Amino acid sequence: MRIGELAEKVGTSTRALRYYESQGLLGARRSANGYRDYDELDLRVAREIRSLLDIGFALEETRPFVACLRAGNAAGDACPDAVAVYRRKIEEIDDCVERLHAVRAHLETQLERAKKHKEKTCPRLRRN
Amino acid sequence: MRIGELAEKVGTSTRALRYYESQGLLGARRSANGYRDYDELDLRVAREIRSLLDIGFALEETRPFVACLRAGNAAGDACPDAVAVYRRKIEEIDDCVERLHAVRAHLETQLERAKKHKEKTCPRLRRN
DNA sequence: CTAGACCTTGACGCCGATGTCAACGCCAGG
DNA sequence: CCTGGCGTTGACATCGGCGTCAAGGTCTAG
Repeated sequence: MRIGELAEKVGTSTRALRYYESQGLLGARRSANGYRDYDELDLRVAREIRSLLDIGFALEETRPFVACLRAGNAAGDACPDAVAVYRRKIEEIDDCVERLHAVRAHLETQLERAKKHKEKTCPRLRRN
Repeated sequence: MRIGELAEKVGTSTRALRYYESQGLLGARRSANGYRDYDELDLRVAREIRSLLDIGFALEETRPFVACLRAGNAAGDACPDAVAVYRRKIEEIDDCVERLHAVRAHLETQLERAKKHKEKTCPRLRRN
């Protein structure tokens, strides 16, 4: 299938697909006329990339998943490298949530203060 | 005081301070030689900006706080506009945390799956 | 006088994942 | 043949918050 069709099936733009290719994530055979020609595996790869990106992964982080699919596995997360990325991501999320909670708590505090001293008092925050 | 001193006191760079000025957040009187000359209020404003940025606010979002200080208030969050930003931010944080939790849960699921079917099975995610 | 530490404005670089436009080739239908 | 809808590569634009370099002016100490 050609790039337009793939884009539609995957739910993204042709520009994005070409970008993935430029980053070495999506290979492409060429038809006689020079058009990119994708097969079912490419479709699965593209979908894997999109779903990971949608979740919040960086393009780079999808690489192990792509490699895993290309290696013949039925799922992109069937390989240890990919699983490792899952774990890293979970840690990142935990850290992020922790910081957000801290900030949230801080903001609540500020809200309280702002209410009480309806006009004055000069606090000061900080983090990071 | 001059920009270098202010930067040091606030804990940021002169570049950043000039940037805030370019965005209309930090006014500046000029000495005879053309150097920027800051007073105590500017110091407080700059600190307010920095602390909000450190917490995760966008520069634009600090505007109400700056205006509040400039209006003569002892605290940047003494005005309703600023407080509103606090509230918005808290909501944003809640949304963010919620999504992160969802993703986290999803990732845990994938991890389980990946363990069980040590090699095959093709799932598919999605969000956003 | 000169070095050097400060200041000035202006402008380009960065990061990530595309959007968008340009200028062109390929191919099918009327 | 021509139009229009696909494809191609290339390259610049976007967003935020600066970093960093360039090319100069200012002021102070030695």
